[in-house]
Amino acid sequence: MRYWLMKSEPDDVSIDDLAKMPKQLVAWYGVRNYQARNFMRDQMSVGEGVLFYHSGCAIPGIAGIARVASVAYPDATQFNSRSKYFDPKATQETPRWFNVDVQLVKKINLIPLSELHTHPQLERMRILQRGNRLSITPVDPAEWQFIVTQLA
DNA sequence: GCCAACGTTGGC
DNA sequence: GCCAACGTTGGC
Repeated sequence: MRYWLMKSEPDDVSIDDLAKMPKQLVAWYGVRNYQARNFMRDQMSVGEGVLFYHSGCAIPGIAGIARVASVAYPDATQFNSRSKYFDPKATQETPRWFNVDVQLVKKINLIPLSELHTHPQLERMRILQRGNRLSITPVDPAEWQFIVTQLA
């Protein structure tokens, strides 16, 4: 059982958008970084825990708890020439980008990034290291436990 | 809007 | 395979 933190820009898909989706489920499309892709494609299993993180907004932070709801499959946007995620080098036969589905478990009161920084238990989190830009990162089980039971 | 950090591209 | 140039991310 692994745990993950996945960033989304709320202007694109917010926690409230997710709550309104059918089955409260969304395809995690648009990842165009190989490391993040590999996490989804090679390591994620259905049922694993996800911290749904809001980035690129006024108050970045953890906005909800979710779960991995599918194994990885080809990201449909890579084939769509009108999508900003279109990749001319990808083909149906050899897709380059993959995504899983993510399903809401529960919305929580936002845990701002500024608060995460105050907890020594979390000081090693990938998201808190300077220069971190990866949109999907593994979360240590102890960190997950602390966040879900003490902060959420 | 700024800027540091980092990933990708492409010429050589 | 190196590395400069460029593009993107994301907090502030």
